[in-house]
Amino acid sequence: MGIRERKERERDRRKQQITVAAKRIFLARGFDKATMEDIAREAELSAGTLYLYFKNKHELYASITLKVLQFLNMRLAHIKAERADISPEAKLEVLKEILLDAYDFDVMALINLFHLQSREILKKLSQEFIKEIKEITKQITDEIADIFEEGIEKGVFIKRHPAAFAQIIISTFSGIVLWEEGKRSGDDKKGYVKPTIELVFEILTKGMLKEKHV
Amino acid sequence: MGIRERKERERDRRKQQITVAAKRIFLARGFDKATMEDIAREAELSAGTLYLYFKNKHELYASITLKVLQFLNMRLAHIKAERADISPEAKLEVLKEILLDAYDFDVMALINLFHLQSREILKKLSQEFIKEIKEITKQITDEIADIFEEGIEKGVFIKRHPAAFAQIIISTFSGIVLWEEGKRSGDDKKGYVKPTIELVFEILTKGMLKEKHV
Amino acid sequence: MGIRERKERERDRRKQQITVAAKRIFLARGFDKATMEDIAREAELSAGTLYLYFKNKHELYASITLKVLQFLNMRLAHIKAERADISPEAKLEVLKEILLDAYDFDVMALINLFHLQSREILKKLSQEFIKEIKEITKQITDEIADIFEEGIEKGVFIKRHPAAFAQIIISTFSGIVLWEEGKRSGDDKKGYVKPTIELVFEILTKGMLKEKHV
Amino acid sequence: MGIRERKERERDRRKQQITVAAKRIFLARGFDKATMEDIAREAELSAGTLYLYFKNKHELYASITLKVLQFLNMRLAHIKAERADISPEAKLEVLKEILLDAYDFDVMALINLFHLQSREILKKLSQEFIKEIKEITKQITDEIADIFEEGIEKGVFIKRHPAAFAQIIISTFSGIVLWEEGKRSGDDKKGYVKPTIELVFEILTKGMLKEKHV
DNA sequence: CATGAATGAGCGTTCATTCAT
DNA sequence: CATGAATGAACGCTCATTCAT
Repeated sequence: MGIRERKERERDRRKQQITVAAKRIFLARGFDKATMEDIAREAELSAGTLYLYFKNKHELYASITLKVLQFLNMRLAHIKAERADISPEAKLEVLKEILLDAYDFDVMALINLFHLQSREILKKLSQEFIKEIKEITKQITDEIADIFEEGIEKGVFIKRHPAAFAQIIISTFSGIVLWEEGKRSGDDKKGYVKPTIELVFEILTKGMLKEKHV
Repeated sequence: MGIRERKERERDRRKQQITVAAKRIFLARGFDKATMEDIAREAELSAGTLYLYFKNKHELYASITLKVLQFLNMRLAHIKAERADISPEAKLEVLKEILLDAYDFDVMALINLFHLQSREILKKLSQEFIKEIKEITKQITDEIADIFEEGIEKGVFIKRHPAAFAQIIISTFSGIVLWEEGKRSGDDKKGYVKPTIELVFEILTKGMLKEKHV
Repeated sequence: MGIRERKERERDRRKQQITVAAKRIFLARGFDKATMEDIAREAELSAGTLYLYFKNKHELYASITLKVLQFLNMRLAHIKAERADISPEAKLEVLKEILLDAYDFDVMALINLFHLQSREILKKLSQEFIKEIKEITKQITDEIADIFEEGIEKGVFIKRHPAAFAQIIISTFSGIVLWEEGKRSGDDKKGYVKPTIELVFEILTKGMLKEKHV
Repeated sequence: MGIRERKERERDRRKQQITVAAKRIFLARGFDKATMEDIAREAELSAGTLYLYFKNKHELYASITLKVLQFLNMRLAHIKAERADISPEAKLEVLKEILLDAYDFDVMALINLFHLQSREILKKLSQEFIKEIKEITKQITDEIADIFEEGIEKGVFIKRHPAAFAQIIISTFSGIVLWEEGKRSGDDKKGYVKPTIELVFEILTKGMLKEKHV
């Protein structure tokens, strides 16, 4: 391994360390109330150091969200590639699992997928970042929409705009997570979210099926 | 009209004027990024003047949310009182209408029903305010849960915890509104939200019904 | 009584009403923390009205102090005129009584005789006011100094600069009042100040007497 | 010298620099009129920097006063420990010297020993601070009272409450300092205060002695 | 004359960001 | 590369003062 690579890897480890700390702090306090000092302390670094790895607070924040988006995108691409043959209903079941995995993977980022849409925040990000986020968001929603498109074509789901179905899945999921996070605090959160999500998916799936499939 | 009444009315008009401006600014920028200066400018007043009508930024914000809560509560109480005889499915339809009306009435406040749960924000509000908000929130969720309880008892809806249904309705609705508001900007928003909400309710209702009712 | 006089008298009553309220508020909160609104409320008037009678907050404050100074001056002039014949020691006794009366008359003003010396505050007062305050302050200290001068001449008091004696009396008195006001609160104040003042005067008088007079 | 020690020392120097500037500004303008900006400018720093060293304006102010209290306490403890054998009169003489030293050490803080009693100000200080100030204040007054108690027991001073004597010493001293500071400005102050204090102590001492000791 | 709504200047405080070491 | 001291811009809020009614 060349010196250059080792440096690169070292740098990634540091970014990781910061990211992990930032997630905890952002989740606990929200974007505005989380200070760079807080995050630095959590990462056992100094505030100034954060700026060696991230352009500014917004970019640190966005990079975290980007990770979940990449995670989601990767998993969805995987269904398409490896499990193209399973039924649309089964795909929906897998989608639920993926979202719950994403929830375990990074609650905060999921919650704040919304915020990232805000023009105010986007303005402070570098161009590449914005482009990347937009692209990956599009891929994800397309991927989900594809599931429904297939289901509609096969006569399994009721005939509606596939993009609308995708949107409902995403925003419903986010809504419940956000609501639960707002209500509860501490460690008992996850226990409550999962059953609710299970219920919602059960209901949504049933509601989306054509009569004869119910 | 006595001089006292006129004064009172004049004062209400000012509060209204500030409220309207605040809603616009809070919606556009979010609570933290909206400055009192911004709001004052929008209301064509000076920042100091806002404090003649609202104790502080948080109370201004909360008062806006309180209005929607009151609106929702009033409408829901109305169903119970005047339309107790209609079927649970029909009540769900009415609930949808009420939520869409609330959405027209005040988008921002709906979006931020979440935030108001946060202890941080509640701490800065006056005691009466907190009490009123908590009470009214409880009434609303209870009212919605009642619809489902009745539906379950009558064997119309599948047997799940009524409170969970209520939660799903509220958080799903909020999730979609929040998501849409985040994505779009300006005036074309409402056109998109309504059809999506219609669709969600259609799906949710169907998914909640017992087999024989579908 | 002409209309003009009646108006004049009416005006004086209003000033009196404001002065009384202001004294209470200034005493309770101190100059900076007392707001014009507070004073107005206490006087059962509106804040704006205060400005019809006093140029600004500082002048209202100064006018109160001036009253005590006038009171002190009047009483001291009285000793000189009517009781020129009593011994210097007796005059000291009378001086003590006068100061205690002034204390009853207006605690706050006495406490703040100091503040009025501050160039910062003087800058905000009108010229006439400043002149009047300076003159009357000089008269008072001269009057007190005279008592000691006489005492020294008659061989009753030890031979020191009469002005220094005067200064000691005034600042000692103020020091004790200020200290006590700082320490206690509410209504039990006066009970403590008087015995302490009595003791101080007893000690000071004894300490000032020439050996053979002790 | 380790790097840690150097840092610590550097930090202390900065605090010192701020303290010195703050003393000047507080003395010139009083607590309320002195702005953090003023103090920062005097210390050739930015306002924000002050908050790296002191929690807030009140704590900066209190820390200054605390220093004098500690100085006084230390010196008084010294008399008790090392010079327990000298006569009460001699102790009074030493007390005078100590107070004059404290005056040289920090005029402003002495003047404002009063303010620190105010509940309003105390409320804004951290708990440890309050406790420390209260304790040290108590120690000082007790120490002074002890001198008088001894003097009374030995039949040197007239029989009065020792605490009252202590109070008189402290408030008289403060009264004179405050009065003089109010009257004069700039650099000629100290020249006037000292002779007056000398005189007051001379008079007080004589006035406190029992007949036969005079 | 009296009001009180409105102003606007000013203050204490926070915190993202920079930069000398 | 890492630090953390320092900055300075910004914000919420208060209140003396003004002025139209």
